[in-house]
Amino acid sequence: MSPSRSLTARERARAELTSEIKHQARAQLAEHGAHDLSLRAIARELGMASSAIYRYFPSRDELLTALIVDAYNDLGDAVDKAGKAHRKPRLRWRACCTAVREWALAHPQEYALIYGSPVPGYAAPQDTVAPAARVPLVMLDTVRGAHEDGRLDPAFPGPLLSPTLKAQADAVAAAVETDLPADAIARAILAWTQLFGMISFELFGQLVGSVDPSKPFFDHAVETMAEFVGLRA
Amino acid sequence: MSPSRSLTARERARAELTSEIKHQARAQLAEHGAHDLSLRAIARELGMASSAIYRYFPSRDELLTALIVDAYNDLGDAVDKAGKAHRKPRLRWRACCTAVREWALAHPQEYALIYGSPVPGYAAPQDTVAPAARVPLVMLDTVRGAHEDGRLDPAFPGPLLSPTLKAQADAVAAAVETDLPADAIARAILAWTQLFGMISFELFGQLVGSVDPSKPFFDHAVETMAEFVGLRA
DNA sequence: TGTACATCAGTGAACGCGCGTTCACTGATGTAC
DNA sequence: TGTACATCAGTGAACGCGCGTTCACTGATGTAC
Repeated sequence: MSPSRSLTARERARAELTSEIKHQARAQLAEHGAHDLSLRAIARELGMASSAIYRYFPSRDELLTALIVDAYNDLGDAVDKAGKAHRKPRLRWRACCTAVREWALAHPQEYALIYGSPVPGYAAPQDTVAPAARVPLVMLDTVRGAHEDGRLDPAFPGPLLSPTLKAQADAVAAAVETDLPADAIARAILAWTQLFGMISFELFGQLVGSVDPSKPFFDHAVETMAEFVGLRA
Repeated sequence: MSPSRSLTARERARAELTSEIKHQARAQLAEHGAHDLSLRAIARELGMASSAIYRYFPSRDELLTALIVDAYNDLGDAVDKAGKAHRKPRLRWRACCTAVREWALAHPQEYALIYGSPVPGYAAPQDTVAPAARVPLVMLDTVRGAHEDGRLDPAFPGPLLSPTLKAQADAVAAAVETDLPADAIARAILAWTQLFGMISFELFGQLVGSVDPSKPFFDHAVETMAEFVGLRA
């Protein structure tokens, strides 16, 4: 199994069909939601026996896990790309937040799969942890950039951190190897929950009848959170 | 059907069994989640024929709707009660936010039912709109109280509202018959999405590994949003 | 290069299960005279 | 107060459906000599 060896026909076929299965699964997801994801339906759509799926995924849960990991990574890629397009922290922040929302609107069921209510009876395995961390990491990294330029300047002092929260924020800082102060970490986490709260509310229909369409509110909130976090224009 | 007429035995039995069905349904919800809610399982648990449920709810969807309305109202009651216990805006705000979180932690599946990903194939009917609005109304009312006392004092100016957002905020103000300025409305909506974003993240497992346990962060965010909205201590 | 064997992909039938909903029915409760 | 009729609650069988997973199998692809 030397890494440079070219793939056999069998390996190529396998990779291709694996991704076709996932592709069909995503299509089903888009139409019926995660709970109704059916191996038989996927097989039917692919014109193969339902038992054949088991050559590729040992169970429905494993397929779900793969879809979850893919979704996190797809979103992560989109946000990475958006972030890399800008150097100035405020612009980067804006681009990242917008990228999250746009990805969510373009992939509502995949968004629901990863940020909606957990599928009951399904426990997300360890494999999802790292991909799930990608978006908050990019956001934190944006804040770190501003901090390193000495331009991090929160709009108002805000309450002191409790000892527990400070310890948690310090632990996060240590984990991502930055010297961001705990207060900045806490602000970033708050903005992170704000961002996804807003998007979930939009997607799940809670904003109908108040801020609907939601883009103006979204944009406003993104700017507000940027100021709050300290990314001045 | 004069309102003062006392109920017949039949009517009493009907009301009782209706609520027993919902009670059992909630128990099922707590164990398996909304999608796995099964009329047959409920009937089984109640020791009756599955077809008997149809004397009480014309379909599974109608039962789901009833549960959704009940959940919104149960949460609404909890938040109302918490809010009424305090006169000072900051304390009221804190009590309401905390009440939402505590209700959510105590009823995770009911929370997921109303704030999680929508059940696919199920369209929430009009009946859910008013109950769903109760929590944001209490939050807005708290802000209004502070404003009427002349004590509304946001921690920082924040970006100007775009014309569309201003119009939406004004429409909300008109709908709830208050003279709160559009800026205050927008801040309250932002805090509202923040509150539920945070709680959803906690419940759905996104905070594991960063701010976990989440209460210190939650409390901190509540105070921060209070300052942001303008409810100074 | 050719052959023998091992590995893997895909099949189709089967197991065992649960679901929502309908329907004709029995028997109990309520209502009008 | 008693009786005849209408209303309603609850039953149990049936319809028609889909699901995840297993298993023994055939036939194709890959590997070692």
